[in-house]
Formats: sequence, structure tokens, C-alpha cells
Amino acid sequence: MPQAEDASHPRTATVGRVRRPTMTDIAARAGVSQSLVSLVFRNQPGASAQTRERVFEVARELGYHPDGAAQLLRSTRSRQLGVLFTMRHPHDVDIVEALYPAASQRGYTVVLSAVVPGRDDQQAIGDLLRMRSEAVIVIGSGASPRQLAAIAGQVPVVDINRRSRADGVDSVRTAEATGMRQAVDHLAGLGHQAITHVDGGAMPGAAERRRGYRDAMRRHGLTRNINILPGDYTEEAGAQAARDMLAGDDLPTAIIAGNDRSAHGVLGAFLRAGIHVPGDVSVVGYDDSRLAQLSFIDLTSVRQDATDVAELAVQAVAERLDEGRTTERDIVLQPTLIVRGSTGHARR
Amino acid sequence: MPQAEDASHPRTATVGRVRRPTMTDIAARAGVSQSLVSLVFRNQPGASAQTRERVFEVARELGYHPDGAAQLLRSTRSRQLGVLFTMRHPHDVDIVEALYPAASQRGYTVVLSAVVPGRDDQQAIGDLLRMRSEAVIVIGSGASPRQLAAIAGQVPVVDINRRSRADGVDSVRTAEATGMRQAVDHLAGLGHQAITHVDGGAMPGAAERRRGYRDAMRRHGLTRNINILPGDYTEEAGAQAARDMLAGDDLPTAIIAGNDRSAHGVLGAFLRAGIHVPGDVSVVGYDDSRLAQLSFIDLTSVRQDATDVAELAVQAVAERLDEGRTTERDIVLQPTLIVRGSTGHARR
DNA sequence: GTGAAAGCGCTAACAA
DNA sequence: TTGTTAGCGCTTTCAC
Repeated sequence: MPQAEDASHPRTATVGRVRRPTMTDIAARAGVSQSLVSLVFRNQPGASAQTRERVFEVARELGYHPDGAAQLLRSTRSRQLGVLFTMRHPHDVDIVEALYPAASQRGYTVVLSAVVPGRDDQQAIGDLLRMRSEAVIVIGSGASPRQLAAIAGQVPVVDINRRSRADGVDSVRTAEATGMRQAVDHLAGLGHQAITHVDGGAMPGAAERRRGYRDAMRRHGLTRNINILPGDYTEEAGAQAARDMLAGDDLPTAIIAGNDRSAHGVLGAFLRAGIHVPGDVSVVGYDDSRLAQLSFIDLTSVRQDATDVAELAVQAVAERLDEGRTTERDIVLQPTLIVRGSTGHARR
Repeated sequence: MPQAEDASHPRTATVGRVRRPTMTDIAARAGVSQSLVSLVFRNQPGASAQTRERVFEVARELGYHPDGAAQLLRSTRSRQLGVLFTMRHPHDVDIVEALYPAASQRGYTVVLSAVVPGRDDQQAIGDLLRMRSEAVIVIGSGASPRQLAAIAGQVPVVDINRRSRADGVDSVRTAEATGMRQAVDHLAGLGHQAITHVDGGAMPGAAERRRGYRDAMRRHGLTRNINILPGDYTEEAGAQAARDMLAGDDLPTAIIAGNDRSAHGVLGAFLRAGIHVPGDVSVVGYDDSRLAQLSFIDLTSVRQDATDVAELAVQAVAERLDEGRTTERDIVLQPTLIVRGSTGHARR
């Protein structure tokens, strides 16, 4: 965790940056004390309207920007929430976007740290802690329970879309089983029996969705029709699964993909092969991301509301930070099936 | 710019966070001075191997994380590059990802700030400056030249995918005209004459692509076939344009979309309508993003290499920060047409 | 309504 | 090889 840094790029350099104006500069120019300037910016009582105006005016003249490092250093609280994310999944992006207003509502600020090829969870989390994040919100990352537990020892952690199996880690997720049941119910109601699931492998929530699919199929007496194809939440996995189905002689009448991206791949591969959706095969996605909502995709999908997820995640964090909760919470949302044009009556 | 903050969420709170271990804590426990600990972490010469080891050991015991705020405050340089981005466009995401290694190569670190609904460029930039970003890299944002020029007065700014029209702002972009010419050449070579362009409206690079399309068409003696449909780089705009074409009686034999997302919409709407690509109509995208590369989309696209763009952007910044360049640079990359399965001989 | 002063956790120059 | 010292730009008492 503590790691020596590369010393080849010195922090002090010859060229570097010019000095930015400070509160002291403003104070000098406005003819007041630096502490008064601080007070004004913090909107605290104790300065005359005239002084306030003068301070703002000088600040504007000087092009002043508050120095976050100094604020952070001096303050006991940072009120910053660290967000760990990848930019791969549209639904994750929706959650990140929704976190801004959710955090802001409770007086928190968001700090982003991306996991990208060549920059793993560990580094991304390190950055977040270095920046004094008071909590870490993890969105669909590959961080292990062990890793998360280690962070949770330092700051509250919320794992999104995955049941937390680590001590001190809260989780916000949807009732995957319910979502899958809704999907299967919907399809069964349309007369489908041969319903195949393209799963998400080891991705967050995939195991629960798989289980939910199995249970729902059994409940409908479709045990013998249970069919799970391996996938990983990507378009290519969905497309590959679709091609495999086409290559076999057992094309199901309906497919439930592990997520929307996978469904997109299934849809694309089918359309290319001249298979009509939903005429020949019905397709259901999961997440109800932007992708599902596109008019030419028009995908029936299990909706996980990004706004709700974001708000509950921030709430979980706030409960720990502001209200002193110390026990784990596993927050489960109820998903809703959004029926669109990719599902219809079973063929024949 | 200088703005009073909301005082309702105090920086100091009752519950908040526990104290994190500091260098002083490590020093005390390891029986050395705090400055020696600092020296060890900075990997500077002047500490015995034994001391180093002891310091690291204690740090691990204590779960020490360096305090970025303090480092930042104390250091003359932050070596942080602020990146302004939205998460909407796959190509932008590719650039963000590529910026990490590019920055790291030159000893810089990346700080992200997202523009999302309800959080405009101004706020996102403010955050970046507050965090002591030494430069701002702007990716396909809606920030006005005026805004960018204002920031450029404080720190170097690189505008990606858009020709900088602001003082002190560098830009990194591809030769849009060349890209469009390659696309038109390719299509003309396949016998296409009725080549329509679905443009990107006011989006970055769209005007140049439009112009490039017109010029290329003229060069091929296809002036009378010039046809530009309004768009905005989104799937829905592409889909709408496709539907409009289908509704008319003038379906072109080829379409060049403003970007891959738009092409995706065109493709989707056509496929839905039973139009075969490339049998009936050829489609070309722009960006060569992940989307274009998907096997079931397989889109011929004008490639803008994200890695190159990222490296040149960081280079431009480094030239200003480390080498003292003060004049503007407009860096133009040559794009390459990547031919895939969405283009073929003109019908009839 | 205003100012002086202390100190957040570090870096960096200097002394020992 | 190690320790001392002085801030970085702010927030936050506590005096005036």
C-alpha cells in the first residue's frame, strides 16, 4: 500500500506553473485580512455586505480559484466521495452520472477514478484515498472482496451491483432473481418455452441472474428447457452465443441476455442472419440502459434505475459518515421489466 | 469564478472520519524523524536500506496512505493533468483511457472531471483547477472558445477534436477533410455516385467533415449529388436520417455518417426496414470506435487513433509546462480509412 | 465586523 | 545518514 514513487519526474521544476492568486493576495488588494476573505468565501456571517462585495470583486479581477489542496488539508472533513468505475458499460455510466446530483443533495462531492487497461483497481483506489475520499463507491469493478474489505477498514465502501461478501462493505443491487423471474414470466406468458439464457460469467450480478433464471424456469415447469450459454456482458459474447445457436438445430424461441450489451450482440447477429426479432426469436436484455432505449433496438429489458441506485449508494455512505452506522447493509432494489418491441409471441 | 459555497454542510462534523496515519505517526513508531520518512517515500537518496525497510514496514502496519492534499499543497508542481470529458461517445472514452499511459510516460497523473447533465463545463473546469491541474485537456466538450481562452489564461489548454479558435489553446485533431476524402474516394471507387452525408451539426469536427465531404464530392464531379442531412453524432439522429431517406424516393447508394454512433443508427434503421447493407446501401462511419469494430456491425470507418491523439495531447501540454512553449499549436493527424463489411459496390 | 495566530501533513533546504 | 526548520494556502479559534 505504501509505495515509493518514481523520483525521475521531480515535483519542483524549472518551468512549471506560475503562481496562482491566493486569499492573501485578495486580502492585500482588498485591504482586509486573509481570514476575512476566507470567511466571505465560506459564506459565514461576520462580514459586512460591503466587504463581501469588495472581496468578490477583487477575486474576479485576480482570476482567483480556491485551492482545493489547501482546503482539503485544513479541513477535518473532505466531503468527497470516491467513485471507482470503468467506462465500458452504459449502465455504469448512467450510475456515475446519477451520483453527481445524489452526492450534491447531501453536501458531498464526487471524485472519479477510472479503471482502465494498465491501471488496475488497486491503483485507482489508491488515488481515491490519496485524494481524501471519505468513502469509496465501487461500480461493477473486478476488485476482490479481500481488496474491498481492506479498504473498508479505512473508509466506508459501497459495492454496486454486487452482493458484498466483505466485512464492512455495504452493497446496493437489484433483486436479480426477481428481474429474471419477470423476464421469464413475460416470455412464458407469450407462449415461450424454449428460453435460453446467455449469462454474464463472473461479472457482477451474473451468478444471481443465472440462478434466478433457473428458478423461474423451474417454476414454470420448464426445467428441461433450461439452457445457459456462457457470456461476459459484452456484445461479442452475445453475438457469439447467437451464432452458436444458429449453428445448432435447437434455436430457442426466446433469449434472455445477461445485460443489454450482450442482448445487442444477440440482436445484431440474428438480424444479420435474417432471423427476425421478435417474429422468430424474442430477446430480453438487462439494465434498461440507453442502448435498450434506442428506437432501432427497442429492447425489452429489466430496468435497474440508475438514479435510485446512485441515491441509495450515497445514502448508505451518508449513514455511515454522518449518522455513525457501523453495521453492514445490503440494499436490494426491485427491478421492473420494461416491455418493448423485441419480445412477442412464440413462433409456431 | 470565485463563488461562495453552501455553508449548510459543514466541513467539520460530529461523526466524520477517524484520523488517518501520517508520516509523523510512522516516524514515531519507527524511531526516526518525519522528514526521513518523507525522503524514503520519495525514493530519494540519503536513507539507509535498514531505515527504508523499517519505514515501509511500519507504514504497512499502520495502513498508511500518502495524503495527496498535503503533497499537493507543499509541492510547487502537481504534475496533474485535468481531463474534461463526457462519457457519451465511445471514441472519447478511448481517448480518456489512452491518456493514462500517455501522461504516465511523461511523469504526469490524470484527474478526471465529467460533464454530465446538471454539471456543466464551467463547474467541471472549476473542479479541475481547484485540484491544481497544471493543464486542462478538453475532449469533445461544448465549452465555448471564450471559456477555453479564459482557462488558457491560467493553465495550458488542449482542445481535442476541435480546431482551437481561442488564444493560448492548442488543439489535436485529425485532418477531417482527408478522412472524408478517403471515404468518398473509397465509395466512388466502388461505383457510388449518390453519396449522402448525415452530418454532426455543431458537434466538434462536424463542420470540417461537412466541408471535406463537399470538396471530395466536387472533386469527383458529383456536385449534383451532394446531399447533407442534419444530425448530431447520436444514434437517434442517424436512425432518423435513415428513416427520412426511406420515406423519400431518393435512397442514395451510400451514406457517410458524421460518426460511428450516427452510422450505427443508420445501420439499425435500415436493417429494420429490410434494407441490406452493403447490398442496397453502403454505410461509412467516423472514429473507428469499438462500435465500428463489433463483428455484427463491421463498419467501414475513418480511423482516428485514440492512442496517438492522447499522446500528442500530453506532448503538447508537456511542451508548454516543461519546455516553456508559449505559442499555439494546432496538431493535425492523418486519419486512415478502415474498410470493413458495411461498404460494397453500388447497387445496379 | 475584523484581525492575529495556530496548524492541517507534507516537501525541501539546511544543519548536524 | 539523520534531524531541524520553515512554510504551502487554507480553516478556525479567539481576541479586539
